[in-house]
Amino acid sequence: MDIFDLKDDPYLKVLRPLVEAYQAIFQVGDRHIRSMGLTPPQFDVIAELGGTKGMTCVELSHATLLAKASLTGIIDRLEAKELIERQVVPNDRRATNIRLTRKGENLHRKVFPAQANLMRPYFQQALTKQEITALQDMLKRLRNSCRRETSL
Amino acid sequence: MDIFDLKDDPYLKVLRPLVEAYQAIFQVGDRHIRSMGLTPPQFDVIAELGGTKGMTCVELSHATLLAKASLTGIIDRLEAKELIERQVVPNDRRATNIRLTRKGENLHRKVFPAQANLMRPYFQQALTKQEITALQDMLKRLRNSCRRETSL
DNA sequence: TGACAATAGTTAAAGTTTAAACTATATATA
DNA sequence: TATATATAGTTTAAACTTTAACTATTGTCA
Repeated sequence: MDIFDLKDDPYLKVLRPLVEAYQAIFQVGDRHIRSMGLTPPQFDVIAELGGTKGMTCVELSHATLLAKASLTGIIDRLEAKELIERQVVPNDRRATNIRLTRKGENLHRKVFPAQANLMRPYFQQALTKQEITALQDMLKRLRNSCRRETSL
Repeated sequence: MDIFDLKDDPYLKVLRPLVEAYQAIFQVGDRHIRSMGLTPPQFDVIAELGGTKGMTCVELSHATLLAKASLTGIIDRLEAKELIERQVVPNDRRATNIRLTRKGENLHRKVFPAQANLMRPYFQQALTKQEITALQDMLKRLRNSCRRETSL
C-alpha cells in the first residue's frame, strides 16, 4: 500500500471522528465545570466520591480513569479547597481513605445533576436509544481489542 | 430523577466506554510513538505535514486538532530536533509556513506507515467494515450535536 | 487617511499527564 | 525469621492543555 493512501484506510478514518466527538462532548461539559471553579479531573473525583464513604487512591484511580500519579496533585488541590479529606485506614498504614467533606457533599449535590442534565440533550438529539446501545457495544469491543494485546 | 440514579442514565452510560476506548486505542499507539523519540502530538504534526509543502499554524491546528497555543511549544521542540522548519510567508508577515525538513520527511516515511500498520489490526479484530461505517456516522452526529450549541 | 476590528502567532500561569524512581508498608516464601 | 516481592501513595521532570492576554500585522470602512 502506498504511503499516502494510508490516510484513506477505512480503519484509520474512524480516528478523526472519534477524536472530534470526544473533544466536542467534553468541551460542552468543561465550560460548565470550570464555571463552578473545578477542573474536569477535579469534577470526576467529586462525582465518583459522591454517595460513598470514600475510597483509596487506587480505587479512585480505577473509578475515574485517572493515573495514580495524577491523583496526588488533584487530591492536594481539592483538599486545599476543603472539598475532600484524607483519612487514615485502620489496618493498612500504606493506604489513605479519600472522602468528601460536608462542603464537598454539598457541591456534589449541586454540581453532578446539573452536569448530567446539561449533557443528556446532546446525546438524545444525536442518537436513538438503540444507537446508544450499539455505540456502547462497539466501543467496548474496540477497547477490549486494544487492551488484550497491550497487556502482553 | 433521584441524584444517585443519574449514573445509570442510558445517555451518560456511554461516556465511560467512550473514554475507555479512547484511552485504550491511543495507549497502543503511544508506546510505539514514544519508542521513536516522539510524543503523540509531535507525531500528529509530522503525520499531517508529510507529503505537503507545509502549512501555517492555524491550518496545522485545524488538521491536528491541537490548540494554536499548544502548537507553539510542539513546533519549537520539533524545530530543535531539526525535523521541521519555520519559513517566512511572502505576502503576510503575520503568518509562518511550517514544513518538514529532509530529516523530517525521512522520519515521516518510516514512522507513519508503521503506525498505521500497528493500529489497523485492532480495528479489524473488533469491528466489521459495516460497523466501522456505522460507528463513524454516529460519532459524527454526536460531534455535530455538541458543536452546534457550543458555538452559540 | 485614520480609527477599529480581525487574524497569526506567542506568551504566561495553573493544572494535568506520562514514565520512572522512590518511600513506606505489607505479604509470601524459603 | 530473613529475604524477596508486591502494593499504596508520592515525587520528579518534561511535555502538554487551557484560558486569557499580548504583539504584530492586515483588512474594513467611514
